[in-house]
Amino acid sequence: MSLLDGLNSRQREAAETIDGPLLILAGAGSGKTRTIIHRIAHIIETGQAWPSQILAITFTNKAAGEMRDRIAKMNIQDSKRIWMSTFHAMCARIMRTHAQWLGYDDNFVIYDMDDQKRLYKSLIKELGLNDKYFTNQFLSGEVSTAKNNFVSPEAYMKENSGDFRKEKVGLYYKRYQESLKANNAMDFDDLIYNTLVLFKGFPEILEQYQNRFKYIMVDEYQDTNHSQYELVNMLAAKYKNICVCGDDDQSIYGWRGADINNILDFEKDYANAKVVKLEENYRSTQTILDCANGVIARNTGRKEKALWTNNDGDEKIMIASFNQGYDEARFIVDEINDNITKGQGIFGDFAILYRTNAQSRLFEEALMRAGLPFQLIGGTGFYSRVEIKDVIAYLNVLSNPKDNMGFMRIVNVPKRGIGSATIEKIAEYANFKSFSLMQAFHHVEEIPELSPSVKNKVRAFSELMKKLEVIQATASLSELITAVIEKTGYLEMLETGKMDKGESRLENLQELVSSATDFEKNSDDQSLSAYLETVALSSETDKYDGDQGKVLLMTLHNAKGLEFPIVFIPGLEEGIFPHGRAMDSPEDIEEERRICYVGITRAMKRLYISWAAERTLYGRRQLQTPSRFLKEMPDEVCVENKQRYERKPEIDIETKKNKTFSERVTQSKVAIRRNNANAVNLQNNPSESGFVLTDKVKHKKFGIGTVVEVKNNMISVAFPGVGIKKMDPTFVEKE
DNA sequence: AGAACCACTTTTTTT
DNA sequence: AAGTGGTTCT
Repeated sequence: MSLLDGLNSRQREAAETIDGPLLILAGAGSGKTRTIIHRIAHIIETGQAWPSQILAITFTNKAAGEMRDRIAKMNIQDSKRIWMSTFHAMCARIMRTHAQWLGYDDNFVIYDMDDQKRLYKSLIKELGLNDKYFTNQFLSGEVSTAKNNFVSPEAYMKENSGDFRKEKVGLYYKRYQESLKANNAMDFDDLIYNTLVLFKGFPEILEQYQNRFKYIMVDEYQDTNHSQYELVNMLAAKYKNICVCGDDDQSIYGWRGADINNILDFEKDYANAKVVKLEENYRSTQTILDCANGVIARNTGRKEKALWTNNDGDEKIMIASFNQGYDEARFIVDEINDNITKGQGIFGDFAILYRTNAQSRLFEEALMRAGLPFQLIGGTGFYSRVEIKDVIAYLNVLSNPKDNMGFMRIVNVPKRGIGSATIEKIAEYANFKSFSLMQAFHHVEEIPELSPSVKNKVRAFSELMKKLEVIQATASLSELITAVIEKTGYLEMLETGKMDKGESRLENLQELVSSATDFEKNSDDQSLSAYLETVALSSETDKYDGDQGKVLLMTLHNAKGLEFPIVFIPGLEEGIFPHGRAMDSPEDIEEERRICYVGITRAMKRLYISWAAERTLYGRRQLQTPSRFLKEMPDEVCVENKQRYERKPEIDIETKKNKTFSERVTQSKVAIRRNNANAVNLQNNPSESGFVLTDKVKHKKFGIGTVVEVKNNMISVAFPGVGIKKMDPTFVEKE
């Protein structure tokens, strides 16, 4: 039995093409990952290269992990030694060994957007810039774009001399990079950028890696930015065994610097490139593909391709409209509930994919109210919670005492009476001595103008950190984290209710400890900096464990690469999807359309697309118009009369007054339930009624329902297909 | 130094 | 609607 069995002829052709440049244009669901895995296995099994000579770059850590697992299952010897990771993780690994060449210590920390913002604040003050004019968003965006395009601060200033505003940006950029280096820190973009600086400045190091990586593969090539593009090409320059793989129709990270031309121009970059197109789809029904094809066909300048499938199934795409945003949410939740009740599918079969994180809230509430299990991916992620970030900041400072941003974060958390006045004085001294803030704290005795009581407080913190350093030297990671939580007084602060939401924060910290224990078990490198790096680079999608017992909620961006039997895409409204910020430029609209395409092609069996005529947005009620993308979906694959969506906002307001508006919106099933949108009391206290939240109860007329509110000796019960009813507890019995 | 209060902006998508 | 940041009062 050959490794290439089970591949179709196109896939096999791609897997067998080992030497030379290769472009795999892989449509959604065309078995791309499978092809790559077999290709890697093929390279190793035919003895073309050792696993350690293969570099495979993926878009997320999760994708890398999955690929690694699947290759391991094929019994490929030493498959662990394949370099398989994201760009950022790969570059972090390279920088860990070579950071000194660029003037960093190898225990550098990685700054996230939070740290970036802190740095921004201190720099804006230092440079005396107007923070209304030079916002963090603007400056950080400019800096990021520059790095993504491999433009140094000096080059930036040169390019933009004469432009007053950009000259200031250049100044900021320069100071920003200097500060990062002083803090021994890199931001996300630096990982890539600095690796490029390293390779360009030290060809002998580049050569080591060129020699090492005989075969290079890059997945999701359409999402690479210029710096990543250069990096890949530099690495591949020796052997030119470069295989890139992707789909221009799924390029949805333009805002992050991704350049779709990287994939469109691959054949120009490598004149002898072989191109293989994978167009047979193994995921969706033809109906779903027709819908996707119909939408994406509106884009210009794409590589011509059309997905097709042999899969069964011809369920039409359901296009539903609603009066209100919460009607939409309730409809979706009811629909899921109905299916489950009928035994059609399990919770994990359903995914709700939306354009912006803010949209998740309605669905969370509706799901909670109905008592359905769900998992939310993204939004305010685990690692961006305050308590987690605080503890991580302690670890960062322990690992890298130069980290002033981390230091500022923790020096007075929990409160220990060290305020801004004190810190300012010490910072002055630190500046004078070229110390980091942590170092200056350790030298508190030398600083004259501090009162004895202040000195005591500073000394206490200095000693605390020294004590933790001692623990760090001998303890395991999880022990260290526990020590940080206990010895810093953080635990006490949470337990004594000095911080809101103490219990849940405590739980999160416990979860952090147990995740660190997992890390100890699974990672080869147990060092603190390795752990911090993993934490910094881990994304929310990595957390999706494929738990089949939960409905999934995530953004369309996060859903890329995933598939679900039944998909809901809500909020197809102008301003939301396409997003308001994208509506001015044709290019941005094309990217929105690609996001839409990605969303549609996640669905395997059934797809619901919906919009609401009115919803609360930015705290205000707003009338919504249906998304232009709805009109682009071919009529013959959708149910619902699409004429209904043709409406103009100003006419709307009129028609609404004249009460004809309701005629347009047909979801009466949902409309009936509008009155039942009571606020839900989420506290789970047993009361005299004897019922608690989520209790299942049985009612003579309404059947079985879930208790969603217990208040004033009354209970509110959600009955599937009926709605929420408030009643005396004597009318129901426990189920 | 810290708490409490008030006014103000904010929301695209993420490694 | 909610979180942030700044100001004022203790």
